[in-house]
Amino acid sequence: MNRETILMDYFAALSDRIGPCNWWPGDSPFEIAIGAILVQNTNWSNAQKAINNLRDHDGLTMQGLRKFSEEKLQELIRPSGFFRMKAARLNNFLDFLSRNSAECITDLETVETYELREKLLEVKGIGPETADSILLYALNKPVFVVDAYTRRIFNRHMLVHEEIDYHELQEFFMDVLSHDVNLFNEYHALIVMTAKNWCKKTSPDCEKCPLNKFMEN
DNA sequence: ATCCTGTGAA
DNA sequence: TTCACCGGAT
Repeated sequence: MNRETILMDYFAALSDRIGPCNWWPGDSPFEIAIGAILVQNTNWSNAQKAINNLRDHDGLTMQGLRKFSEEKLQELIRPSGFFRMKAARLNNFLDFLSRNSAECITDLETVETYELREKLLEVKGIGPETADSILLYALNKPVFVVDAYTRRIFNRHMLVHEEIDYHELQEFFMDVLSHDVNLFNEYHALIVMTAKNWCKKTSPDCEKCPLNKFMEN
């Protein structure tokens, strides 16, 4: 069986059981981008608290976010952890938008995808996963987002090796799947759900996992 | 390889 | 009290 068939069978199994995820949980492209930075190495509920604090202070627009002092910004995003680093990263991202004369983040949609990806990666605090999350979920670019969850699930199914790097893992999907924004959006969301609910780091619940039927022995 | 940090579950 | 959390920089 070829890789495309395998990956689409996995997608179907997840989709049948879990259904539409309607990601990313955010009301605007800008909020989604901010969320992508705040959620780095943190659970979503903590990131959500930081986003709620920003919203309560009209901080979910470019203009609103800019007006906070560094200290105020740190205070508001504190629940997301790494608050000093993340405050600086948010400001780096705002500077990036200004440098590229974007009044609004959606102005970037016209930029060619991989040119934009390279530019995002130049921002201190935006790595491959954050860049790709912004591209896919805020700007509707057909880029497959991979993460530690993706590596864990597909390594446990012995489809990739444990030390596979970000780029290689991304190509594992993008080389064979059609570059469809809706497919990429939903597939990553389903992977995250699966890792949180069943394919947990410790004591995974393989019996109830939607992917159980693909496991050997 | 190590640091950055808060929060909730186990 | 430990562990895990939709990483990234040094």
